[in-house]
Amino acid sequence: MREDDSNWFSKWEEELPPPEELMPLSQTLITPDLALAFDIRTPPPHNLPSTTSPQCHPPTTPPNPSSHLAPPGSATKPCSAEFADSSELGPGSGGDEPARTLKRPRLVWTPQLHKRFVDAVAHLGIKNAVPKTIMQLMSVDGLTRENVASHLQKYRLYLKRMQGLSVGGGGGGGGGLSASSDPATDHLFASSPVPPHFLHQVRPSSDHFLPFVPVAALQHHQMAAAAGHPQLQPQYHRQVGHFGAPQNGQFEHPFLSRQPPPIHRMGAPMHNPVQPYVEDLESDNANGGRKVLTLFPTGDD
DNA sequence: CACCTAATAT
DNA sequence: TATATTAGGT
Repeated sequence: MREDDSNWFSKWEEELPPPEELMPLSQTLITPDLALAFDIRTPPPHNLPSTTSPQCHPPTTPPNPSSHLAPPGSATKPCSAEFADSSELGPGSGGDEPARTLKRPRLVWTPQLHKRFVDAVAHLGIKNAVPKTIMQLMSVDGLTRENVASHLQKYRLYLKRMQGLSVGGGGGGGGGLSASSDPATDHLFASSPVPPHFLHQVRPSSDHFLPFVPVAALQHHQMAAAAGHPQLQPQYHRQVGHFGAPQNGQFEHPFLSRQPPPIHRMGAPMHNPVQPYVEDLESDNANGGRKVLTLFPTGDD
């Protein structure tokens, strides 16, 4: 038994940027309607689809924006939706159009963002790792269920592929381990450590070799303050920022902010402070003028 | 309705 | 290319 191999979650991003770090975001590039339009996502009313399994309490994500991390008298300005002026406006139109049918920019899955994704899936377990739950656990502002679903689909294919050539069977084998390379997917997915349980394959026939038990199996309910501040409901705001050109120097997070408080409730005795990520909007990418949405993590790993 | 897989569109 | 979107089934 090696206790060293299961430290894939050695430590989550644990860098609580002090309130001072929160920069006054300025969505000067984002029009008010646009910003509001982006917020259309299902507010997690702290309810989890526990299907029919009484498995304690699933990862409830108590939308508790009023984190104690934000002292009231602090100069911290929680990304308030402040609109400067709408210099830019939507497609053709006329100004304040119900941003209902507006399309969001493509989401860019950065390694960090993907890591969060993997961590969420790992901690949820394969069973509960469904788009909605993953999305809620990730607590990434701006992430939609479809974003996760789409990515999850690819990720599953990637896992399947890995198992395909990893599980050799016995004896001998060996051989080719550079066959399935989809440079496209590999590059991203390989950047993140894949939890061991993901690469397990069920062997109905012989082989009663019990794999490792996922740590996510143990869960004890730890309800956070449910009756906190009723006034604070969902997290209806997206922090968007725009940074010009990340020259060849280094990436400096122009805007860092966090939203929901960390949700602890993992099976492991260790604390896994889930850190919410922030998103960043990048315009004018090196693409043909494509606008993409980039989610920035609150730390580096 | 949410999910999954495959195929397709951008 | 990497995501988004759609279709069709569970």
